[in-house]
Amino acid sequence: MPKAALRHRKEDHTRQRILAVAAHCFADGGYAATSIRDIARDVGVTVGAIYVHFPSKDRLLVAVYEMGVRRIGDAVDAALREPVDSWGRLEAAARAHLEALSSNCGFARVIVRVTPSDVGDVAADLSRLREGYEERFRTLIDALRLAPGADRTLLRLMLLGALNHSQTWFKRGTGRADAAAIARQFVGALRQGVAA
Amino acid sequence: MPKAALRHRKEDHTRQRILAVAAHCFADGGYAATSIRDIARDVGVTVGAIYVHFPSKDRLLVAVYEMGVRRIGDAVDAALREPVDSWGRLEAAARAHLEALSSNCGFARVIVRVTPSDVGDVAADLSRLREGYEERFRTLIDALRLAPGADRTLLRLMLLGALNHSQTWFKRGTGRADAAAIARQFVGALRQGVAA
DNA sequence: CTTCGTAGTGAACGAACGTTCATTTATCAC
DNA sequence: GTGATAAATGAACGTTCGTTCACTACGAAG
Repeated sequence: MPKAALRHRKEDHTRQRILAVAAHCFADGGYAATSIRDIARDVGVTVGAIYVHFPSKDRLLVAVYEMGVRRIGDAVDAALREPVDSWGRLEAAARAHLEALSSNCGFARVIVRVTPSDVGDVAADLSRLREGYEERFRTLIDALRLAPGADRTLLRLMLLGALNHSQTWFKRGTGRADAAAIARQFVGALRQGVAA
Repeated sequence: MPKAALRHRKEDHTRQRILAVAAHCFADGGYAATSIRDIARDVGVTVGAIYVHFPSKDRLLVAVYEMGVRRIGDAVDAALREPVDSWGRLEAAARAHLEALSSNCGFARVIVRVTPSDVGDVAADLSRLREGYEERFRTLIDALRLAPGADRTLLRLMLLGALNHSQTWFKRGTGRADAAAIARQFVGALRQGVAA
């Protein structure tokens, strides 16, 4: 192991802990309602330690956002490695998206909960990160064969809205259907409809 | 006109202005990021004037929420007076819901933007109000004839999620489809699917 | 052993927060 | 007019906010 890495192991550990706790707090309470002191208390350090690793609350949010889009993006990409047809791929992406949102870790939830407009200064960074992730769904939907008159953009916005809204009502493992079943219902409804 | 009403005309006017401005601020910036001073400044009064009409920020939010669910509920009820078939009624409700969300007034937007969990103390009041409104969609979906295996609860959550998410991307009168077209696409997709 | 760089501390800064209150202003009843 | 009632003011309260900084602790380099 390189000596420089050994030296900075503790630093990295604390930095990762701050990111994880911040993600959890921002996802649960929102950006404005979460204070730097809340995060420091949960991590088990003082407020000054936060500012050793991040220059401001804004930038901490951006760092959390970056990790969030990377994690949920990786999860979706992994789910897309199973080679299935285009509708199956969309369903697999929806399932991975739902599973990431319902995980205990807050990284993915932050992306849904915190709106870019919540921050003001770094809103553009957040929008760019979010769009970079959602681009995957644009590609997936472009690959579908649709009936004439169907709007692909509206279809993507509809599916993402439905998936993200699940954060409001979805409780992991509490009776109701799991992520795979929900993804199957949602994509199935969009594909063939639910009318008798 | 009764004398008591005449006496209190100005009071009511200020109270209504506070409610409207608070709705706008809460909908645009969220609950935590909006301060009493922000609202007072936009109304054109001092902070003390807010507390003449509302005992706390929590209760002001509840009052805004109540007016919000009443307005969007009335809009949906009005749209349902046109007697059409059950799918047409669902589409009419979706259209009215979208139109209310895209209006300049913030009353309807608050219901989507502010989560009951944002407040802590009066969260139960907010949940009750929101559910009272969304009950309409439960009834509408119960009236549909669905294919076997379709989950009505998931269908409602899917549609409401897609509709509410429109607040993120819908810009009134800026090129993209209007509320009626979006409602037609959304409900049409759920009914018959979009696959070729 | 000494030196150096940095993670982390703890106290403090000014500003903004929700809320209160004595006081002033305006309106209606008599 | 006079008194009563309530809207509205403006200043203040204690607290919490994001941020800063002089300082300590400690592992790596020479």
